[in-house]
Amino acid sequence: MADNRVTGQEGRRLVSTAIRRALSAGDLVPGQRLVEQELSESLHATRNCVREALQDLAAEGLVELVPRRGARVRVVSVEEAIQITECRAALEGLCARRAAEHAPAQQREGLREIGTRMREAVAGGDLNTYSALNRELHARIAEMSGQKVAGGLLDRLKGQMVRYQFRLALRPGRPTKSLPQHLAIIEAVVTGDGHAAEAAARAHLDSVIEELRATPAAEPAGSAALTVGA
Amino acid sequence: MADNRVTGQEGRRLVSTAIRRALSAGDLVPGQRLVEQELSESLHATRNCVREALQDLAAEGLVELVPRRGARVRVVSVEEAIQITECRAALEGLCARRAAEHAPAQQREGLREIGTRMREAVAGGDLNTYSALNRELHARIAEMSGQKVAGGLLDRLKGQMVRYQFRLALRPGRPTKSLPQHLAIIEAVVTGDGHAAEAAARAHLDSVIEELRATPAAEPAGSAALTVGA
DNA sequence: ATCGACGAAATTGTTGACAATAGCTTCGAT
DNA sequence: ATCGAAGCTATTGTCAACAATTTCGTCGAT
Repeated sequence: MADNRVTGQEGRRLVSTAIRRALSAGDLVPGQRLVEQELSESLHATRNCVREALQDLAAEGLVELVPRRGARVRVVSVEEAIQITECRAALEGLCARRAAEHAPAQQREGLREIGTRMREAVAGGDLNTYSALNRELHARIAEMSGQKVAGGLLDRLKGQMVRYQFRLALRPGRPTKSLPQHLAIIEAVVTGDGHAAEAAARAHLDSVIEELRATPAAEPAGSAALTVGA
Repeated sequence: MADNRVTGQEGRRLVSTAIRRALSAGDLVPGQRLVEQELSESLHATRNCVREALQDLAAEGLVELVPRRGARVRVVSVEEAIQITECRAALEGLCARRAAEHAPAQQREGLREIGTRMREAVAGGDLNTYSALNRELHARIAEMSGQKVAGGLLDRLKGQMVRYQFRLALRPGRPTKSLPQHLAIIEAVVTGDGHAAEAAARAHLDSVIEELRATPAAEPAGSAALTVGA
């Protein structure tokens, strides 16, 4: 196959997910320039695709788009990360409460299994698995709550935090602190205690905020290789 | 001036605000098709401008963009409006709490004046003024809270509710119910009682949800004149 | 009369070339 | 050597024509 450039709205989606992936993998660092032509070459896509994909990413708050000056990976300050987490606390509190109140008991029971696996992962020192379970737990609760709007907002907010979430998860002693919080959320949701579930979710994210407060200033905008595998 | 078509990123902004305005004025009804050429003619803009503006509006959730089938004004079901309002309750609760806790006392005092004007407007039966004050109050609290992220999300969510907010405000007896709720929010914020402020904000929006529940199904997608004055 | 296939019109999507701008380099004057 | 101006390059923005697709109407067969 010679010159199979992706194109159209499929290409647009492909490009945006490629950039998204590169972003959460750390291949693209905050502040880095995103040049349309470079991207279109490395991803074998039309410049138009890239352009549209960048617009999408800008709408999601992942990329900053300055007229006539191109696109950069958006820099999220610690202060903003904290505000994002405060919003998450409010919204995940809502989801946890609703999940506890309205989700069918069978689904709620299913959370226990995640809790067990979390305990195992932490006991075994498997941070990657724990991190994945973490994401799964939050997603499942949002799903169970039936709050599609809140779920959408949360996805957005989490997308902007990839860099911080990554750094936090690797903090020594962090799992020991967050595991009981997660278990408390699970317990409250399974029990059907909406009030407790909301409180537990909020407490968990308040603890994340504490951790963020103890975070050094963001790294300066550097340039890095951009091997965005197609 | 002969053929002064707007163009470029300025045109893009103009077109999107024109559509936004038409949307909240009711000149465009949910479900209505938005044909690129028609818009570009009536607004004297390039088709490109219109296209990009529609993308922006789609990203904001105001317009639904189906590939190869064009753009429609997005239909927000009552169920979704309720979910939006639940998110608002969570986020405005956060803002109210923070405003009460952290905003300078002088700014907080300023809310009292809005309360007074609200009372007067309701007493005088001036629904439009009351509605405007309503918006101002919520905006001021979000501003005072310093929660820029939450403020942005709230703007988004409110944008999607224009149609419902319009209808609700005109409900007979509605002001009588909401006025004391607004006054309670103001009182708690001015007093500096974060907990009470959050509770009051939530109570207010819970009451909006009640009102929404008593709302008939959305009007079917019809076609209307699209005099989108330039 | 109803259904389906065909074709024409309307509408969106895509492309490549061109225009405009920002940023950098070079050069000259002090 | 430093500063500023001019020119050049890299990059984004714009456009108009063209291509692809959907939609709607028409016609014919049963």
